[in-house]
Amino acid sequence: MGRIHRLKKNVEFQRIYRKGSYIATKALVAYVKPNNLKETRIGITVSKKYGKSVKRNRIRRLIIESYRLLKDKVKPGYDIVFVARKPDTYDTRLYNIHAMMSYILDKLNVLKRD
RNA sequence: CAUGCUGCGUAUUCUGUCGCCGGUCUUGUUAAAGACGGGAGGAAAGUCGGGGCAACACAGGGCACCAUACUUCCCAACAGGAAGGUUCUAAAGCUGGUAGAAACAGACAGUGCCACAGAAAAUAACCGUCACGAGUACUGCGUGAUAAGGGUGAAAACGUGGGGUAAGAGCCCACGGCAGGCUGUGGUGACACAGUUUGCGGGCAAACCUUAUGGGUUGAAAGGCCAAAUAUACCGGAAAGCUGUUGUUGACAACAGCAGAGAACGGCCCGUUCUUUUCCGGGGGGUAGGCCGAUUGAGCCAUGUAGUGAUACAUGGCCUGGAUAAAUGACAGAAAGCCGGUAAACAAUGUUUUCCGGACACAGAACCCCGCUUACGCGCAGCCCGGCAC
RNA sequence: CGGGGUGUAGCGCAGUCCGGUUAGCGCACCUGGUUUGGGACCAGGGGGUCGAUGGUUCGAAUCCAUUCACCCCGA
Repeated sequence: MGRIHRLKKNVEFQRIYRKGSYIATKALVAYVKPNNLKETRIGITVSKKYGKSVKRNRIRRLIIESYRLLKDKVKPGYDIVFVARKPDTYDTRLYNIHAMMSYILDKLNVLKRD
């Protein structure tokens, strides 16, 4: 249960960019850094080069939705920043984003082991 | 029927599951939870005009700069809108109507420019025509007059006819064209019509410019309020030292000695004041951050009245996004419309029906309005061009 | 949110203010010469919707309006 905690301060983003480890795929880049808190927080960055505001809003909502579906599997105590890469090179539907995010988070070792 | 343009309308709907952001109420110390009810557009876009709002500035006048430019009206205001005038275009000889377009003040205030071609591109004599003169008597020369004719050019010096002349010319006359002034009539006005008079050597002001009118500057990251951590002005209180040796990276500790920090007032002492260091308490400004600004407004809807119309007025009803790494969504399934394909009927490249397929146009409020411009799916109506069938 | 600039040949730039000859320059490319061959050098040549659309004008890369893309600055 509980809400999705969001990163909002620019300094937090800058700290994660500098200190965190990251993995990139065609659609998504994820930066991860432990935060010594009880919950995991996420931030989303979409560049202006991605497209106009309608496209940027849509990819951001899809990222939030994908994370919401994966939320119960993620270990607590991390800050994660997702960066959307350029479109038109991949399928922008939900199941695709979800699969890619699941792959990335597993690679970064922040998913719970069963 | 299709394309394009113009105008008007519209901007998918329903069900299920899971979510996001405000508001009101209840519970809760807080965090938060529950219930109820709401949550993108015609352009929210571009940021091109104009305002509201806010801070600062401001005696008066001039220059400079910027913007605007037919008339009247509407509007809070505008480079916006409505109605009208003039000119041009469709359009062909004229007239009338229709539709569309117009950055439609000024080129006898001044300066400047007009490539190439052409004799000449602006107060035009190259050829030609005419007169006179000289002589070497010629397809020639010189002086002067002359815009009727001359292959050009985007543009060539009012048009036609007649008179006139050495030859000519609005030089004169008739008819016509254009421009300005004056008078009259109609109109709020731009202007139109009629009369009269003066005059006819271009164009470019989206060249400089002139005239008239308007413009204070900066923008919500404006502006106002609250206010961590750290350092600290200032205020109050308390304490105070120096030297040497030993240990120690150092802070510091122990021992011994001197003395009661330093400066000023003063001959000296006491005393007073100031300075320096540390600690405690208070406290101003200000940073991170937060709150207000900020969602009730030139508001929307309906009806009526006035007006050709934009619009105004009256009455009644309604409250309708408020985020800030930024909510208004995701997935699944139906339905309508549309698009593409498919088959049949009918006179058609189409219509109607059957079946199949389709990540359904442009696009996301960021202080708020009014406009403009641009992007764009579908439906209806009108028009231009084109095609097909009867 | 506000302000400013750029767009011309494959690349880098002039020309735009003040409209008019065939839109030039360097590198690159092609052909020929030179050399045993290559480079360098010499001679010649090709290559442009002047970002797009519309307007003003006799005439537009240039002037005006709209629009597209990119870059920079302030906070």
